[in-house]
Amino acid sequence: MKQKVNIPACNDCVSDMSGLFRHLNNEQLTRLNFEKSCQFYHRGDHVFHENNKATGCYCVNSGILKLYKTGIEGKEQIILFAKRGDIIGYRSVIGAEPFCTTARVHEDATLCFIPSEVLLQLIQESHAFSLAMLKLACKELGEANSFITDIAQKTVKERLAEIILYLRTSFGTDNEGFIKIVLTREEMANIVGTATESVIRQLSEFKSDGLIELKGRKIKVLQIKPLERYSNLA
Amino acid sequence: MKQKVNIPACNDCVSDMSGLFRHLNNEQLTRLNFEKSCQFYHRGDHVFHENNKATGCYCVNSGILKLYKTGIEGKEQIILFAKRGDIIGYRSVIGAEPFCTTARVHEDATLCFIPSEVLLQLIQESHAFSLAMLKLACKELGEANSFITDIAQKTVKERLAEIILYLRTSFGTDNEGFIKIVLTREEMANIVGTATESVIRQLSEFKSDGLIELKGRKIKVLQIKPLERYSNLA
DNA sequence: CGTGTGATTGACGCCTGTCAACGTCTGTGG
DNA sequence: CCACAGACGTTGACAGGCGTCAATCACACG
Repeated sequence: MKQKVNIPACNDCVSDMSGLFRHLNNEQLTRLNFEKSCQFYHRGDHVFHENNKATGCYCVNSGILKLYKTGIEGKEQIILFAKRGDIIGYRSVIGAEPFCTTARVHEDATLCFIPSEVLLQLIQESHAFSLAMLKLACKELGEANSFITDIAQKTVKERLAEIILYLRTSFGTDNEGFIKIVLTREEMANIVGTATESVIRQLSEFKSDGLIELKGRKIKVLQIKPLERYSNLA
Repeated sequence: MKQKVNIPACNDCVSDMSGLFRHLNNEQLTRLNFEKSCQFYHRGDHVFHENNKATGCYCVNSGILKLYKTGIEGKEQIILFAKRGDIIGYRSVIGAEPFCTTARVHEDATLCFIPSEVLLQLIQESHAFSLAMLKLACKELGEANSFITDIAQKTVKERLAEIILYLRTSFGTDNEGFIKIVLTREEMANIVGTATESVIRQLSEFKSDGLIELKGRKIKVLQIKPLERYSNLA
């Protein structure tokens, strides 16, 4: 499943990542590069499981990860998709708790594993780094609170419109205009917090209204404005 | 509305607060005590508004605050109730963003205001303090993620049962066994993310099942187990 | 070409939100 | 001390959104 790989650009990658690591000095960067380990993961691989001990955090060098919590009767609630530059699992490491989400590979990925001790030591040593982590956590917290309001107050249609636009800006579009992340209907339902069938019906409504185009699992947004109207107010 | 008050115990209070400030040294504590300002607020007072500039954060010395986001058509989504020892607004200060929630006084409160510069400087200076903030943010982030899963997957009944138990452990009970926070039905609805009438109906169902006792707005839990069963799995 | 996973579609009905009417309590002003 | 306004609680009626179940289709893979 997993295999060690050489990642030539690892040094660059690290300094690249979400700006987090550019707060480290050369010595620290060198140490980080030495201590971390990079692995290639295939789609479907588990990176970590909720309730397992958090032995470290992961940086996404390439590919996409899916983070979700397991809810009622095993139904996944997707918390986020992590892509190049994102760091995941740090929350549990810092809180010294077991992972509260499960991470699986959504698109073949290269990940760097940073052991807890290493991350914690860097936080200890580097003020700038720890401040950057703090900002990151605060940002995510704000987003989580917004999402709570959304999911509590909006209808499925509104949330779905919102998620489509979010995925579009977050992952971009290919040269044909399709959003560059491919999800099953069930996965979309598990983001929005609804049933698979509801997503399907809603998608085909958007389609017949000419707002989106569907090609298998790929989605192309044809009219942004109406979707924005749905997602914001209505 | 607001009035300056002397808070004799302010020094103690600070060192008390959620353990956050015990990471400061004496000089820093003295400075904090000098820079901060304490005020008394009456029920209903606004502490800050969402979208306003975050000029500082607040520590709750006594009383209860209500933090909420304004959603569709002005409907409040309550994010949390803050009580003695809690610190609020820090997220926006650290992220250098406007407040993303509104804070109002739910029970007459004494609050200490810490200006942004002061908070940020303490974070700069004290590693231990900034680490404690980081841990706090991570903890809240984990809770937010859990709540997302709940609200997305659970029914109103399940969520209400959960909230009742949460309020009970969070605010304790008086000598008659009633939960020591008094909420209107509408406020409960705005936590759970449902309509006022649904809360009322659900509460009376719990009541007729002998799980809770109602006395005006006060709630007493009679049988914990069944409520736990509702909230956890069912 | 069988098997399996995911996508669709339709039927059905419960959960919830909405609307409206009415009861209850409290604070205010006359 | 009473009357009244206003906020909140409660209840019933009703409809629509959404979840569930089941059958069928589409497509990829061994």
